[in-house]
Amino acid sequence: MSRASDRAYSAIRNMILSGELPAGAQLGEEALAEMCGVSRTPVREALRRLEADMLVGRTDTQRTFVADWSIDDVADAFELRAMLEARAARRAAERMTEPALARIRAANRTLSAAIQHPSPDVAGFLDGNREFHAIILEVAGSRRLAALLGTLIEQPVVLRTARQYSREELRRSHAEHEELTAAFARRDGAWAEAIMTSHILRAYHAYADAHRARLDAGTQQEAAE
Amino acid sequence: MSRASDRAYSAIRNMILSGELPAGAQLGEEALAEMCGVSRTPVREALRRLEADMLVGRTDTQRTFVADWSIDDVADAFELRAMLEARAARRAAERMTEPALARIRAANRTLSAAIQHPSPDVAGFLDGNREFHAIILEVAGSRRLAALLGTLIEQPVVLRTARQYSREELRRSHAEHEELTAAFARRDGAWAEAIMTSHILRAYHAYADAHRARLDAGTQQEAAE
DNA sequence: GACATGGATATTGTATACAAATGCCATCGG
DNA sequence: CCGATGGCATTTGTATACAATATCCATGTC
Repeated sequence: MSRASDRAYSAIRNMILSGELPAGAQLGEEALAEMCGVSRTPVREALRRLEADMLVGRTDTQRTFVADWSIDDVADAFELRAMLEARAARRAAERMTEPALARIRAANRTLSAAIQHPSPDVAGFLDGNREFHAIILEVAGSRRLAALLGTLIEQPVVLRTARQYSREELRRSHAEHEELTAAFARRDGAWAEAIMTSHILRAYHAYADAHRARLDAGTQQEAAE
Repeated sequence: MSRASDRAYSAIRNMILSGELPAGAQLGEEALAEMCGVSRTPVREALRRLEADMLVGRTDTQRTFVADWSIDDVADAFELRAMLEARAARRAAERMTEPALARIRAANRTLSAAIQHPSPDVAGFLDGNREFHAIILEVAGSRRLAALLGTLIEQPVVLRTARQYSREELRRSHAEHEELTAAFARRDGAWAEAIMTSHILRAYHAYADAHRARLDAGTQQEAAE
């Protein structure tokens, strides 16, 4: 992270995820270089990585811009993520070790603590969640699967969705993690796969519902103006 | 392709796929730059792309080398490819159009012609095969799925395997393509998914068998020396 | 003889200058 | 007024120089 190109990558990524750089915005290399306090060379490298992540797009004439995620793109990403994470869960269940299981339980305790408070600790929830999924990926033992999933998780949409989870949704998510842990403890790959599929697709529909609600609100607001 | 970085990418990629740069070989940027007739800047970009393709690896201290594919890596890649291409086939079947179907049939005719001759036209077979799978991916209509599969197809192993296909294997492969086409014509997603899974996994086992045979031959040769 | 240490050497990371291309806009002709 | 054309401004692509870092080998010490 101390290299200039890594700093540029993180900085630009954060600006995209936070919405500071809105979808469709042009990304001039010179301007980004100045923002990040580095030269164009590491910025170019960062842009190439972000392009691979599909966070930025590129016109036919090599101009880069913040990728615009249509609702179909989001559905697409969630579908693929469901398939890949489900496979990871199955493999993890088949390969589970006691130490890994202990770490998964610890991550779940973190999660559990984060949602106990009157006002849920969303950052804590996200940390525990990330850790949980990371351990599964590690136990699944497929570098390739990990690489593919890397481009699908922590997309803008995923983060923003989690932030507006209701307490009920957080509780439900935690319950699914507990059930997944049970499947892991029994080394039941089919069970783990099924729960994980459901876990991700439920998250998708939570997002889709919130998105529709936002759209409706926007329409009403327009009508009122 | 006219850009220096694209030329470098293709050149290095070909050297890896052809085995000219053997697995584990160090890839000095300076040396590659000279080989490709460009400066280090585009070479660096090419190496980053090849790293994303997992054709090259990187030590903890940023030195790049030709990735070494263990038999487990290959199995891993084929498994993922089977899952993803099967999903693409299902989506394609559900979204199939008549023009696309016509193009798929044309690709199959190319394939068919390539394996008719006494000595099969392997290059022609590979072209038809590539076209066939490309159309499916296009009709599937998921940019993300296409991006993920891009890193899994045309790996060194895949290419080398096809080149040593027997006539019987080529004929079998073609027959599966015909069956896939039938599934597409009927818009039967489940059927298409099942055939595609089988199609890829059969290719994997053809590779695995050939690999084992090679290993045995090597052992015997060693013993004879 | 094994191992640590130091510096020479090689390699990668970054900045900058310049070349090539693209986009923009004003001007001109219809 | 609309569209084409030419040239200026902006942006990206490449080469190169220099800085930072890692590797390697020789030397010295225990």
